[in-house]
Formats: sequence, C-alpha cells, structure tokens
Amino acid sequence: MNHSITLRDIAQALNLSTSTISKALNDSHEIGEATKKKVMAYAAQHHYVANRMAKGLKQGKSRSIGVIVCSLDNTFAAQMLDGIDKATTNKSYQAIIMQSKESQRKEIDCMDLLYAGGIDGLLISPACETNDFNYLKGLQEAGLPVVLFDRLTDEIDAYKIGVDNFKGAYEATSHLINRGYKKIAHLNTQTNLSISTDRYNGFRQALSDHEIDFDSSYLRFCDYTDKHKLNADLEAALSDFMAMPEPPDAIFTATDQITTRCVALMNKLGYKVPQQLAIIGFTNTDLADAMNPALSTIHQPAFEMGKMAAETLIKLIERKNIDQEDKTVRLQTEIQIRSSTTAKP
Amino acid sequence: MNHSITLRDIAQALNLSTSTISKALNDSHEIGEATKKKVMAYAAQHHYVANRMAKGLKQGKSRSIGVIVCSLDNTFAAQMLDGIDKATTNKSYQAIIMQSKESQRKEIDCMDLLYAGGIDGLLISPACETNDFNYLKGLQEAGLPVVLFDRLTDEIDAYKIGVDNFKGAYEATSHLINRGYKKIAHLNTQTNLSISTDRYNGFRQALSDHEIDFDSSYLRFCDYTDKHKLNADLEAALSDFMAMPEPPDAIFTATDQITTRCVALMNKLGYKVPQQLAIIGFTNTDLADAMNPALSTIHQPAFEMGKMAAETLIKLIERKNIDQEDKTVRLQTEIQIRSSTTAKP
DNA sequence: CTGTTAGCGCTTTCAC
DNA sequence: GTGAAAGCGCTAACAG
Repeated sequence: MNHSITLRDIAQALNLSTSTISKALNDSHEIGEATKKKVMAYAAQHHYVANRMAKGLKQGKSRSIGVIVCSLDNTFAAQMLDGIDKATTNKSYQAIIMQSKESQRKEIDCMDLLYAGGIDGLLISPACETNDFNYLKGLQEAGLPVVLFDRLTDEIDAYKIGVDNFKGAYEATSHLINRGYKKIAHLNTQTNLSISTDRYNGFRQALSDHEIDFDSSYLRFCDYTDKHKLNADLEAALSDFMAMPEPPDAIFTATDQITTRCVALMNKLGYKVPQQLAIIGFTNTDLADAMNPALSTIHQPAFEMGKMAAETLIKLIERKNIDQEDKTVRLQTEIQIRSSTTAKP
Repeated sequence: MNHSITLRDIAQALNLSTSTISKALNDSHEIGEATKKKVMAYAAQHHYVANRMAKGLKQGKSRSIGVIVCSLDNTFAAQMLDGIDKATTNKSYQAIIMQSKESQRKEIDCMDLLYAGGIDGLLISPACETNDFNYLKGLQEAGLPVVLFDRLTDEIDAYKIGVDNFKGAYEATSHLINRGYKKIAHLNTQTNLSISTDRYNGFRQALSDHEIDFDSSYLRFCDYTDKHKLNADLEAALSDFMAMPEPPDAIFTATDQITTRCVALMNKLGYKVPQQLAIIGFTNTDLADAMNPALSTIHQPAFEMGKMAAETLIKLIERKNIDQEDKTVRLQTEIQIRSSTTAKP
C-alpha cells in the first residue's frame, strides 16, 4: 500500500479545505482557476495520488473487473487477455484475472473471490466442464454486469462476444474437400458449450453441402479437462482411425489444444503429413509455420475478441449505450493455408 | 461493486453493535462463543462478504500485488503467471498483471498505475530495453516491497528469483559439442540484463572448456523489442551465417522467442535439421515435440519461478522470515534432448 | 467560489 | 463479554 500524501496534507499546506482540494483535483467548475492551478501544481510536485480504496469505498465501485479464463498458460487465452488488458488499461480499469482450469468448481470459487473482492463487472469464458450457469445467473441478478466471451452458451442472457465457429469449421472442412480429401475425420471436445457444437455442425454442413457421406466412426469427442487425458484420448483416436479398413485421409481438429497435440502425435506415430493424413485445425499458435510441414489453421481474432469483450463490459458498467442490435457478436475467423493440407496427389 | 449486506445490517438484525459483529467475524477472543456462533450463522446465511475497499482503507493495505511482465501473450511469461496465480490465490492476494511490451517507458507507466492503485508489493520481470532502474528504486525507497523474477539485474538490491542461465547455456553448448558439432553459432538478445550475458558467458565457457576457438562471426545479438524486427534480424543472421565459407553446423539460441522463430525460419529457408544445421535453445514451448524434427531445448521451471517469486514477495509484505541465505535464488534448468541435435554423422 | 459536515464499511482503542 | 466512538481518505450535499 502506498503512503503518498493525502488531500488533507495538501489542504493544510495550502490553507484550504479538503473539499476544495478534492474539487480542484477533479477539475470541478465550482473552483476558481487560480486555486485549481495552485492545487494541481502542489499535487504534482508532491506526487499526490488518490487512494484507490478510499475513492472506491466512497463511490461504491472499484474500477476493477474480474476475468475468468480456463488457463493463463494457454496461448489462445493469453492472446485474449492481451486484448482485455489493452481495453482495461485504456479505460483505466484493473483486470483481476483468475483461472478455472476447466473445472466448474474452481470456476465458482473464482466467481466467489472476485465478487467478494468487489469487482464492478465480470468477463467470463466458461470452463468446458460447466453446464450449470445458475451461480453466474445469481451474480447477474444481484446486479453484477456480466459479459461472456469466446465460449458462449444459450443458457444465460448476457452480452456475448465470440467468433463464427460454424463458419470457421465449414471453411476448414470445405478447404479439405476442395483439396481432394474425402474421408475426413473430426476431433472435438466433450462439452455442452456452443463452441463445440457449432464447429461440429459446420463440419457436418460442409460435408453434406459437398455430398459427402458422414461416417460416425471418423468422429471423436475428447476429454478436455486434463492434458494427459486429452493426449491419451487423442492417441487412441488416431490409432483407431488409422487401423480402420478405410482410414481417413484428412482430419479437422476443433480446438487449439487438440490441434497442436494432434500434430505432435502424428509426428510421434510417424504418419506422413499431408500425404498419408492432412490436417487443419483451430489454433492460434505462432508456431504454425515452425512446424514441418507448416500447419494450416483456422485463426481466431483472439486479441480483438478480448478487447471487444472488455469494452462491452465497461460500457455496461458505465451504463453507456451499446451500439449493437444483437447482444451476441460473432467475429470472423481466418483460414490460413499452409502445407499440412497440400492438394491430394 | 457488490452490494451485499454490511456489518451494520447484521448488527441491527441481531441487536448487537457493529464492533461486536466485526470481532465475532474475525474470531476475536473477546467475544463469547454463543454470540460468535449466532453471528457467523447469520453472516453465512445472508452471504455476508466484507467490503474489500473498506477493509483496505482501514488497514492501509489492499491485499493485492502488482505484476509486470514483458507480455501476456508469451508462452514463457504465461507459465510464470500461472505460478504467480497459484501463490497469490493460495494466500488470498489479488494479482494485478500489466505488460511492458519490452518498453522502458511503458514499464514506468505500469509501475505508476500499480503504485497509484495501492498495491502492497511489486513483482517485476524488467523489459529488455530497461537499463535505468531508478524509478523502481524510488518505489522501493518509498517502502514498496519489490521482488525481481526471471530477468535480473545487479543494478538494484532486492530479492531476486531466476534460473541458472550460465549453467543452462553451458549444458546446451556442451551437448552440441558432445554430439560432434564444432562450429557453433549463438543468437542472443540486445539487452543489459544478466539473462543475456549469463547465457553468453555459459556458451563461451563451454567452448573454451572443450578447447574450441570462439569465432565472433558466429555471434549475433538481435533486437528484441519488436516481433518483426526480431524476425528480420534473425533472418539476416541466418543467411549471413550460411553464406560464410565455413558456415556453422549448429546453433544455440538464447531465448524462447529467438528459438521458436529461428526454427520457423530454418524451415522457411529450407535448411536440413540437424544434418545441415543442428539447433538447441532456451524455450518452454509445449510444441517442441510437435516440430519436425522435434526440438531439443533448455527448459526453465517457469511455473515454479513465478510461484516462488510471489511467495517471496508475500513474505516480504507480511514481514515474515525469509529462510534463504542469499537474496538471489537460481533455479535449475533442464536439458531436453530431441532430434534437432541428433549426433553428427 | 470556498468551507463544513456527514458518511461510505470497516477496525480498534477504550469504556463499561 | 459487549458497545461507543473515532477515523482510514475520499466525495458530495449543503451552507455561506
């Protein structure tokens, strides 16, 4: 806690009252120019900085927002946090960041702590595990402004900022088909969040629009709650796929983690990419071009999504008009084609 | 800002005074068991949660710490933040995270904001650019507890948690030598921080211990302040190296960014790894094994470093004994050998 | 234009 | 064992 000077110190030094100082510093019209100048000068000279606690207590707000993501240690989340930081810093809010580690219980703990900590609003990207949104609804009903980002759900009425997952998946799948792949496998997560179903639906729609029959044995929903489990699920899925009489010739992976782990496994298991098995997936890793072959990806505007979510929340907190018809915004993904989906020979 | 009930609400409901409630809730010995029970029960039932602002104002502390890293959007930093989060959550502190983006000016802005925000202590991993620590010293002299982590400097007297960079670099270089590589290039950052010089010195020491002459044309210090500049510097360095009459046969890269970008460039430029050019470097990316060939790395205990730094800071804040002789702690790195440094044919 | 006063919610002497 | 009162630093009526 800093021990800088207080309003009273300035008041005494300048032979004025604290309220005059307060008003002067807040550039109130009630105060004369001369006094303002004097006060400002003195404050600057003595490095006065208002006590955040006192101000917050008085005004009933903390100028801080809570942020809950699955994990700090996750490229994609980190990029969104970067965007959130941009927005909060711009508007001089503090972000208190917490992680759910994909656990619904931990997520509730986070909400508890944040709420108790006196946040003015909450930005949340729910854990994969989460299927009960009552706690969150409770906070909302208690008057806490809430914005969902990245991982959305219809279970709750709130402002939501995500991407067009259906379209991204549709494009990825269509790209594979256009490159000559027909036996396309799909790896996704086990979760109720729309992020999963939207991508799955996009995949299915692309297949059917190109008149390719859907083969359910090419489909697997993996456990996402734990790195090791995910890896195990993925490895099982891959070897099952490749042991089939008609193994897939391409694979579309639905999340950042699944995509990158999958590439690692394909290297480990020695599959030739893309000759034997092409791959494209949702991932924002900077290392797509460091892989060999370079990885084709569906890239999400993570930074913008975070920034926009934070800006929306701040507007909500400050009861400003939100100039969008729909409470749900879907940003566009971008397909980045590299060698892991080179045209089929 | 949450609007839960206050001490006074409880006091009125129970026909007691606020001070009694306060003491009861803080489990003071002055209060009778019966009253305590009654108060606790009522508080729990009505979801009482103490107002952080009021408490902070009264006690002159905020139970929050400031954290400054180069960037949120950086695998290595994210892993350290994960560790910091672990420690702060354990001790029920809040971490306010800010990013310097490698700029000294921004770093000072961050410190300003954090200090004004009333943090109880500061955790900082300085920007590469930073060479003037007077501002930080100023905060320290004003009584703010400060702990440096990851990127250390002798310019300031503080608790410091880093890794043994000299040893890590020494091991990486020795590994290359033992695998039969003799013409070893080194890519490092332009900075005054010991992170850079220690690694450089470790490299030099390994060469000289193995009686290999140091060739300064195999050495390059790259601009780290901007991704594009770094990439350009790296690309220039690589093509200069490979255009030499005697190009290097291996390369030791000193940081996370340099290592991963370098791999991407080597793929792009089409060098055969490790036949033409082996590579090992400091990096914590999860994708080392997703690369082809898999990347040998020097891995740093980022999570532990962050956790330990935060724990140290909290002890400092709470004036607890710190049970370590030396104010500087150096954790051990771990060499992870994969195919990018396969023995020279 | 400036000052007085009260109070945000909490802790903490100090009385009783 | 419990309560009254003061005060942390700030803002905002309300007076003057």
